[in-house]
Amino acid sequence: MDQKRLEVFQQFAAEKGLKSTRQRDSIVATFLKSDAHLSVEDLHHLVQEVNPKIGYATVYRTLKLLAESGLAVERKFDDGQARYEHLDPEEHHDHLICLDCGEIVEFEDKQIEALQEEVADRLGFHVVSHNLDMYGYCSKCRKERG
Amino acid sequence: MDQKRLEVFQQFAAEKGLKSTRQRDSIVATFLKSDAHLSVEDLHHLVQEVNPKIGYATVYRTLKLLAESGLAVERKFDDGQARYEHLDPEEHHDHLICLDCGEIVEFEDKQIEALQEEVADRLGFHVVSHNLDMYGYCSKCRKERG
DNA sequence: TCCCTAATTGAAATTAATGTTCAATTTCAT
DNA sequence: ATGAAATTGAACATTAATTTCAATTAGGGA
Repeated sequence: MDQKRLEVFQQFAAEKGLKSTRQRDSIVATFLKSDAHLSVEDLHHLVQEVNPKIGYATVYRTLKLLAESGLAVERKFDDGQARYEHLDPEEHHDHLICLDCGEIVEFEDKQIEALQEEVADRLGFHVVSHNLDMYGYCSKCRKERG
Repeated sequence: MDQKRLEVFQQFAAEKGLKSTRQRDSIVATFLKSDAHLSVEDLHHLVQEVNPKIGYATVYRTLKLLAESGLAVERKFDDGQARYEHLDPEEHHDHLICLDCGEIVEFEDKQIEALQEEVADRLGFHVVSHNLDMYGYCSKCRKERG
């Protein structure tokens, strides 16, 4: 399934007339292999294990392309740092963020989504996208602290 | 009701040993009189009409205090600029943001809130706060563009 | 294969939002 | 009124993100 996503990117790159470079290829590959919710810094770090010469700018640029190609979305949580997550246009998920350990858990709830639409309709809005972020403490952290 | 909120701030200031200054007082007064969702820039602008010498730093500092006192909350929407809104600890509201004109509409839906708690519980989280932001187009902008 | 042009890169400079420093000023308890 | 402590604002520092630009690289065509 990585393969399929890689092809999507290659297709996108071809249409845009982008050239294939070692740097960009390894950034894309690393992103596609990764878990979601990487900050630019996170990804830069991972990528440097493969090629220590790759700079921040290239990571930024490639993440922009990934977002443009539809494979990633940029999200802003409360810490002010942008994070990129894998995008599957079919499904939308929301986030639970632990204020202690920073863990980010995804969830999806059709019932909540439906209610959101309803509320927006009532207020005359046509909704294109949304973010629902919940901040709190995960069970592990609550056990450890009491 | 501004009066009550002002007293809350004065109480908070007294407890912290803060002194009362012309600058801070007028920033607080301006914020309390204002509509919600002011950026630092917005508030600075408003305050300058009263006292053109007040600098950004003081506005930043005062907004931090307002947040600390519980009268304001800092929110980050997708444009990356922090906005401060009035906080009534009794009620929580979410946001509809028009991607065209930038209007921000508040709403509250107990049913959505209840479902959120439920989902979080199921995943072992104890939720402290949340943001639900919906982006789309308001009825006015849809009419104008079609 | 070797060019040639256009795309790409990375280091460094730039921007935008936010924070901090510090000398000068102001507040307020005494 | 006086002096310690808080406050201010201009300038400087920081952080995340973006842009610039000279040097490099990719890849289609001769």
